[in-house]
Amino acid sequence: MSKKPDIEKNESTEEKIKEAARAVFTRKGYAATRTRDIAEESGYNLALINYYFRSKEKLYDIIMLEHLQTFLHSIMDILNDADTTLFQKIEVLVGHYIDMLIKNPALPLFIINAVNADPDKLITGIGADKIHQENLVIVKQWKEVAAAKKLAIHPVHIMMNMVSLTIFPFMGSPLIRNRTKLSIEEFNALMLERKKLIPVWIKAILNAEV
Amino acid sequence: MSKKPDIEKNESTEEKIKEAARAVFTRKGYAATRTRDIAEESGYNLALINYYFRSKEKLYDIIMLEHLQTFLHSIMDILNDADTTLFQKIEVLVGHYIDMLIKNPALPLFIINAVNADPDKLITGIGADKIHQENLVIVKQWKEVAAAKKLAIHPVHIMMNMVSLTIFPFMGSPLIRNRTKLSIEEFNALMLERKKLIPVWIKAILNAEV
DNA sequence: GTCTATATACGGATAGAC
DNA sequence: GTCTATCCGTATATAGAC
Repeated sequence: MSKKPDIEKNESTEEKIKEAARAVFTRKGYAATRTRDIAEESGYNLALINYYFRSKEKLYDIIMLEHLQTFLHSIMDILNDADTTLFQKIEVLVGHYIDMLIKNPALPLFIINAVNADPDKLITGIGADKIHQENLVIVKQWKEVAAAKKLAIHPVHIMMNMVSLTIFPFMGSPLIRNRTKLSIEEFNALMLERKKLIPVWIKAILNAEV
Repeated sequence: MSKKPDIEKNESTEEKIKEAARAVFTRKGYAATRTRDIAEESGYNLALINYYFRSKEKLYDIIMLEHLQTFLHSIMDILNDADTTLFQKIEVLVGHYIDMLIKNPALPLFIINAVNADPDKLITGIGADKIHQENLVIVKQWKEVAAAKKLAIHPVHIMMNMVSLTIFPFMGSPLIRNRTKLSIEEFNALMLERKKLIPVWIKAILNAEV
C-alpha cells in the first residue's frame, strides 16, 4: 500500500477552501462576500486563502470558470451529435439542463451576474467562438426544419424560448416559491415535469399560426 | 411670475443624486457600488449623499422600492379588470412588460438579486399579499379556462411560461447579443415582435397535446 | 501547513470651513 | 447647500511564529 493515510477520503485543505468559496461566492456574489466568510465556511484560517490562492479575485476566477464549465459541459457533444434529430437534441438538452439546475439552482444567476459585471472576461472564457460555428449539426438541422415549415419568425426566438422556459423558473424560484407556497420538493417536481413539457411546447410553438 | 428661477428645468441636487444612484445601483448592485461612484456620477461631492440621504443603505432602499413600483405599476389594474378576457389580459400584460423592459432592461436582474439578497425585505415590500388574492378576476378566469380544457398541467407552469418568455431574454441580453451579433436596435425589434408572439405561443402551449 | 498578529488600503460617514 | 479634510471601521493581504 502507498503511504497515503486512510483518511484519504477527506479532501485537501485547498479543496475544502475552494468548496467554501464556491458556496459563498455562488450565494452572495463577488462583491458581497468577504474572505472572512470563506475562511469561516471552510473551517480554516483567513490567511490560508491567500496562501493557497494568492487573492480573493484569483479564487473567484477559478470558481467562476468552474461554474461556466459545469454550465456548458457536454453541451457541444449534444449540439453536434449527428445521430440525433433536432427534436431529440432539444429533449436531451432541456433534460440535461433541468437535471443540472436542480442540483445547482443558483448557477444561472451567478453566471448572468458575472457576464454583467465583466462581459469580455466571461465571453472569451466561454470558448464561445466554437459555439457560434455555423456548421454545428443542430444549426443545419434547424435550417432544414425552418425551410420546411417556411417559418416567418426569427430563429433566435426559438432559442430564446427554449432557454427562457428552461432556466428562468430557477432564477425566479425564491419569488415563485414564496408566492405559490410550494416546497422545494414540490418545486423540483414541477421542474422535472418540464423535462417532458418544454419540448412539447416548443413543437407547439413552432406549429402555431402567427 | 413666481420667484422660481428660469433654470427650473434643472432638477434639484437631491434628485440628481438619486438619479445617479439609480444608474449605478442598477448597473452594479448594492455591494459593488461605492458611494464615491454615485457622487462622481452625480457631479456632486460625496458628502452630499449623506447630507440628503443619511446613508448608502437608505438611498439604496429608496431606489429599490422605486424599481419595485415601476415593475408592478398598474399590473393589479390589468389583473383585476372585469372588462377583459383572460387572453386579452395576457396580451396587455406581455405588451406592458415588454415596453417597460425595453426602457429599463436591467430591472429584472436588479430585482431578482434584491430578492436573493434579502427575500423578506422585498417580498413584504411588494404588497405581495394583495397579488395572491384568490379572488382576482384573472384567477377566476383562469380557473374557468382550465376547467373547460380539463388541463392536466399545473397552473403555475403557465404563469412561469408567460413570465419566462417575457422577461428572460432581457436578462440574458448581454450574452444573447454577443452570441448573435445583434445590435440593441435589432434586439429591441425582436422583443417588440414578442408582444404579438408570446400570447399566440401561450395559446399554442395551452392546446398542446401532452 | 496553519495559526496569530499586523500592515495597508479602502469605503462609509462626519466635522467644520465657506 | 456644498465643499475639503479626516475619522474610523472593516476587508484584503502579508509577516512571522509554531
